[in-house]
Amino acid sequence: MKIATWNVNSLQVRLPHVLSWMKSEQPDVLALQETKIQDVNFPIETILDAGYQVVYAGEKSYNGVAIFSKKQPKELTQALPHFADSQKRFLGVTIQGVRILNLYVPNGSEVGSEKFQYKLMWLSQLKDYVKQQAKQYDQLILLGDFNIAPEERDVHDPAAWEGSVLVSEPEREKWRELLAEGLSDTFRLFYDEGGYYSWWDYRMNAFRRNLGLRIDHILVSQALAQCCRAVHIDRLPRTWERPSDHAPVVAEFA
DNA sequence: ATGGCGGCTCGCAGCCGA
Repeated sequence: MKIATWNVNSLQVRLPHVLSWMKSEQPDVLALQETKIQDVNFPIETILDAGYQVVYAGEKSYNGVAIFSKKQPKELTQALPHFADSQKRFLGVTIQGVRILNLYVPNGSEVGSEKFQYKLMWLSQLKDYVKQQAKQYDQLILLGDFNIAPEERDVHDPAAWEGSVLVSEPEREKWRELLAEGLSDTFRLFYDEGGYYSWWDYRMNAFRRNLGLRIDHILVSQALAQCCRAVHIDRLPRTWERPSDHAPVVAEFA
């Protein structure tokens, strides 16, 4: 099974990239974030024509998540339970017995801000849900835009970023709490060194200079970690014309 | 590295993201 996550920063704009990428990479599951498209406008037919099933939860202008899959998704969950949240940032499905949680974690704006508190609260609610899901599903995947660079090696310039949103200690603590539920960061099963990023600022030629952050992740339960065969960040779509600022992250399982 | 980009909107400027 090949499963991928990609923050597309507007599905409307990035649809040609997504279709082209799916055609060449043939993922079994593709989780998208920041679709920025209302459900009534979702390009269902185009995705079905590409050979994929589709589920989505969108809103106007901001946020929005979707999952494309070759097999039928079941047990659709369109929001974190017990958490009144008007923002569309969560989508859960079960595909062939694998529980898949697609996440667009809040950005947090600035450390200490109201949005930052919302981010921490959101991550707490996620942890509670993951604790429950891990009991129910042996094969569990969390993937998406976590908006957290977990360690210094995930940041191009740790000194410049120190203490700021995406790298701050409260956020990293939430990350570690999630992993403590029995999850592995699949990327780190295969790579120890720094210099690998999934997001680069549009400004300052950041991509060309590889000034980025690794903030898009695929976490899996132990049963899946054992059969994870490869992970990679696909930088190619970031070189295309009018790209998303994020690259797809891909994990393959035996 | 405090914005210089690029998405969005009852748009022509301001908000938001990372």
